[in-house]
Amino acid sequence: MSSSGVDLIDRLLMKLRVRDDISAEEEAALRGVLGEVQTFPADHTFVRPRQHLNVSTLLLEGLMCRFKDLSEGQRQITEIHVPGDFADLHSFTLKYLDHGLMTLTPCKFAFSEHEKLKKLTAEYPHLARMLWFSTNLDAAIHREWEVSLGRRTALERTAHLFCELQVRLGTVGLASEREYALAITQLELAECLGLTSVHVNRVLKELRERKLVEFRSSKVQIFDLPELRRLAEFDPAYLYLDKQPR
Amino acid sequence: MSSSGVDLIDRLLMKLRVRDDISAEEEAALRGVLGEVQTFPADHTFVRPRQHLNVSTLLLEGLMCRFKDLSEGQRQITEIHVPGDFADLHSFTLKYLDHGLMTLTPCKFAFSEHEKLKKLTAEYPHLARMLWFSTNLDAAIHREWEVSLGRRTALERTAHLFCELQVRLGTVGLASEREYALAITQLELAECLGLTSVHVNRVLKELRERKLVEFRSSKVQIFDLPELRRLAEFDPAYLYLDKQPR
DNA sequence: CGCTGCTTTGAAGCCCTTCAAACCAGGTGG
DNA sequence: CCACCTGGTTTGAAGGGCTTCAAAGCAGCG
Repeated sequence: MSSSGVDLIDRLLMKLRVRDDISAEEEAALRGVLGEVQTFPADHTFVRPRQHLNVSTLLLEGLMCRFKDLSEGQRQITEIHVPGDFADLHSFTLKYLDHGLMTLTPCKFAFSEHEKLKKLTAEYPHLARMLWFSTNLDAAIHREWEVSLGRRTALERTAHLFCELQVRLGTVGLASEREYALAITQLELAECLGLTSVHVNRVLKELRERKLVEFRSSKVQIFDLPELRRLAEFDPAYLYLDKQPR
Repeated sequence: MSSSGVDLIDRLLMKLRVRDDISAEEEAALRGVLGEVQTFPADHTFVRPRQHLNVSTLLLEGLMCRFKDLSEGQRQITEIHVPGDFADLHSFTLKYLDHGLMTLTPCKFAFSEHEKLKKLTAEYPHLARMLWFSTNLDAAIHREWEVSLGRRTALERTAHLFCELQVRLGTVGLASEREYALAITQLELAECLGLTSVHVNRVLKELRERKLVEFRSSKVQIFDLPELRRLAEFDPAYLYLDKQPR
């Protein structure tokens, strides 16, 4: 147990147990594949595209993101990771990544060797399916972002992201219906949303003036969640929040 | 063997064997989970959002897509599936889908019961990882589409899609460096690209006039693949075309 | 041979970008 | 302890890429 009373894999377990039961034996087995806790500062790129990996990274504290860069210096963030996410579990089968992985805020994580994951998943097929599920959940998030980027206006898209993070952080106990911490810049937000930081700034102003949500001093304050969700056409179905035998 | 000389799972095996070796025993086991071949007409939605599934669909012939609709009738296609793709393998762990699945052209597929997949993956961990890999490949394609939708211009984005399909169809023997069949409408193309069909039409005109690629009468003809790839900043790394022990 | 769905083109407008500069807050050093 | 520096935020003005609206052209098929 850390001083905060939150154990190494507690948030991962919270995330998984929303979706299915995890036995005590499975929990112990999962714990067995995790290494020492490590700390990294903000804005630290620690996986570069094409870099071969033999470990996967469980995010314990802080925010990370996956991103891809284009030649003209443009960047698209393809997913934000919250505590409890296995940020690069997909590298277990991909062997290297087509994108980069960086910290957005100071982070703590625990690494898990692919060799141990190989044994774990062969021995515990149900855990294998749960981990598989969690990479499929990442893909579902990618799809929803495709919809946002392709079809939603800047205002709707921004609202949608705030809704998504409220749910995902809420699942691991890091958000209420009213607020959550989000220590990223407007530029980083723009890189998630396929916009310029200038326009994100204007959008944030409108969301604030409409009394829906305020993003200020590293915090998201939600004034009217139902209306925010309506604006964004936010339907949490893509986050698979129900318990199913998987 | 069908009359065309292509067996049920040949294209799936082609796809997988680009990325890793599949033993004869594994091949037989894989064959064992597939049901009868079925045929569907074009424009047939056969999985609706939230519909619970107990089978997954291996696409044998034709093109399918995953899509999400918004309330105002807007649609975003989030991935195009080509023969050899397990179009909704992710439903094996998700249990239902957050999106729809439809045929773009007349299709043949073989269903595979989740119960059988469960046994197969528990018994053959390497096959499990290969199937897991293939859902992670779908996620990689989603990410690349996020980059296109978020950061590439309409022209680059369209060029990029043509490049992607050339590689993916080429992998299963359905495209050369010069051309491939693509029997979809400009509206469907627009729904992939986050554009209007009107603008897609103008973009196609420019690509044609630049002597890069022509999309006409259900066929893509590539005049200058290197230049097309340069325009799109197409890097096939995200398609994981190299053989690795997975 | 005419219907239907798809493609093509034109004109006007808007959402978001680009460029530029001012503002602001937090941290550092004199 | 304030002046300065730096990175992030905010605002304005002009421009462009894509959309919207509208209509004509075209091809395949009953």
